[in-house]
Amino acid sequence: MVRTGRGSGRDGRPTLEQVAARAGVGRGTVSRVINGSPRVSDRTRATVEQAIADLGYVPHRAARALAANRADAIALVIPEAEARLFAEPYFSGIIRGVTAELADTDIQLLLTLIRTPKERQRFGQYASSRRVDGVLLVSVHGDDPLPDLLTEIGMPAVMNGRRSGQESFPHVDCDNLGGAQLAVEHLLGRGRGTVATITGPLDMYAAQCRLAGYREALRAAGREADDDLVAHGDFTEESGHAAMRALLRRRPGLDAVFCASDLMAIGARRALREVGRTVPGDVALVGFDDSSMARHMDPPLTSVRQPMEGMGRAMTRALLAEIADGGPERPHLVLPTELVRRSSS
Amino acid sequence: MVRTGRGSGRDGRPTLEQVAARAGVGRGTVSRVINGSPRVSDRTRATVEQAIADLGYVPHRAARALAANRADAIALVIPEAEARLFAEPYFSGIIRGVTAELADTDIQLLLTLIRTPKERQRFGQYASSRRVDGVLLVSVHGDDPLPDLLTEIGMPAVMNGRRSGQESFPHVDCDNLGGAQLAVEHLLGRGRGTVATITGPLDMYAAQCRLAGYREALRAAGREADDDLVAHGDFTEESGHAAMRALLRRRPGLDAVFCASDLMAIGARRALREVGRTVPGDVALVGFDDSSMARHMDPPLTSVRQPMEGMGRAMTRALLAEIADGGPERPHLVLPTELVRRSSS
DNA sequence: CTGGTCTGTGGGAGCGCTCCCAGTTGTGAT
DNA sequence: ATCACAACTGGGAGCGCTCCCACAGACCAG
Repeated sequence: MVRTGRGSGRDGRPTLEQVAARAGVGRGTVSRVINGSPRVSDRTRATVEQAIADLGYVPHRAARALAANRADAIALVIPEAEARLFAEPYFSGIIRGVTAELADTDIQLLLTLIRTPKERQRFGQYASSRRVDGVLLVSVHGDDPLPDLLTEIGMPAVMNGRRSGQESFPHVDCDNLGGAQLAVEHLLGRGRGTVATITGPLDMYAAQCRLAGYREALRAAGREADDDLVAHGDFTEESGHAAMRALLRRRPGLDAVFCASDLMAIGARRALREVGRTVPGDVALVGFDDSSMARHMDPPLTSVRQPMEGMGRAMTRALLAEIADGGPERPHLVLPTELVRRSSS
Repeated sequence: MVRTGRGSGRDGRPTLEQVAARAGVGRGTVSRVINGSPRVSDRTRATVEQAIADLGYVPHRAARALAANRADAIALVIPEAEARLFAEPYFSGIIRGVTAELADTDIQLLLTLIRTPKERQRFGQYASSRRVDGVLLVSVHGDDPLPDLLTEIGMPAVMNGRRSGQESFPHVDCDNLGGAQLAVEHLLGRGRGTVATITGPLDMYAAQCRLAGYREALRAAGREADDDLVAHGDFTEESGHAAMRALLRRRPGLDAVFCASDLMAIGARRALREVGRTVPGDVALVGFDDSSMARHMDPPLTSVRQPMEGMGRAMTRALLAEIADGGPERPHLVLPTELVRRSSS
């Protein structure tokens, strides 16, 4: 049977064909108008746009995707291990940034949590079957096979953060080193003489950077490096508590601590309270992340804020550009961090 | 030109047709196998499944959606005003529940933030153009037109929470009343004689329920209602602080407070500290939500926990059922809450 | 006036799948 | 052996769109 040319879709919604009929033009022309092709005269364009408005026409996503071989969707992939981070301004900010940037693009955001190897594999299939046009990766670990997989199948992707100093995968990160520097300079500027630090897990690049920033700030101020002032944690509250106790044992005279995460600052605060030290009287405290907890600590915690929403936006912009241009250039962005001063320092 | 019958798709991925050829059957049969139709002999099914495995065939989502007139996707709609809630276990839990339930269904999750009336309208179009099969609504306000719109266009949907006691829209809620009761009974059980409460904004049904639970628990214990023990807040920290001060003014002798949100408990805690009352020594404190802050307060806050993940799962299950059956029954689920005891009480 | 651009435009073909209608075969009753 | 009926199966038609080829006119140089 030959194309019937009937005027509207299965659910009663108007189709391209119907718009074309109403405007008195061909399907191709309507398609061109919708896709913003320049090869349409202004007169025709106006007519078609009127018809679209009259009919309340909305393009059918699946039909479009099938014909054009694109999905008009991108995926935000989150390893479940980090889903706890949801309870942080982190994801909130990223997601807001991403959705804001997507708001007038007609591109859908797919949320994908990966919690098992099986799901990871499933996502690989997804990606290979082109059900998305691009992928946003969040909190990627050093041994995650996903980036390589995506590169291999030529799927546009951008990750948040870096796995190392010479990350070749397209990424958007924040200036961890600069933020740590800011924090320590601030402490020094408040007249603190002995500034210690509690680091994150040093197999993570972000933690390395924060430590490097601490060292750099001290060096710039002409202080000597003192390894006794460096205690190691793993970003958890408990590790912050333990590290603080170790620090107090080694250097009872310290009067300031820069913690590489707010959670560790909470642990450190508890350790200080246990030995009767006041904050900021005896010891000034600065955290990192500016999480919701920071604002509600007693006293409220000075902390280094990452531009979450900005990162979300930047990642999305970079990804869309890569999708559009086939992007030969792999974006490497590092956004500035900012010190939020509260009364703990 | 007649169908070419060529064996693989544009990006080199195998198509249904290719699977059919390899299995030596027709397209229809492969389709039936994929969609789990019973009208296929076991022998044929096995052959086809082998071919699918051999070829690594993955159905093309858009083609399927176009042909079958469904989207294989549901939307999770979040009013931007509540995006701050992202920074709470709330969304984290809901999303985890939803994705967990979706994990082996091949249905995609679309995240939709609505921040402006324009975006709301845009989402209306989305919904009407059947680009999703169903909608999950989160934190719906009494005056939100979305539920009615969805009902009108016959789009399956489930909301989280209720707008009133006789909510007719399909919903999954948690037992706010029961949770409040639990909290107050717990306080009474610890020998507290004068239990006050700080309510949420009473135009919200959840806040009404929590107040009703407070009253019910007191009544059940044979206590007289005393309106001086009820102070009103709006779920924010500042309002909790103000309410606590008012309470102390009116009933200096109170020895316990049930706060309808953790944030208000934080404010209340601050007010207590300011007048030198200890927690839980002088005044026992219980919050609601079991947010991340609760655990990190000093002392850690006893709080009523909502089954976030459970609600996410329940909503999803209900929605999928509605999509599948055309669901004449509109689910009305209320999940139990739970008291998490910490040292503030 | 002719031949060559250069815009604009129409519409055939086809994307990969599902739906459904005809077969085709196998089975049991007559 | 014959017929009715069920259980399976093949493949045409079509979902609504984009791509692209062909072609109509407008315009200009020679």
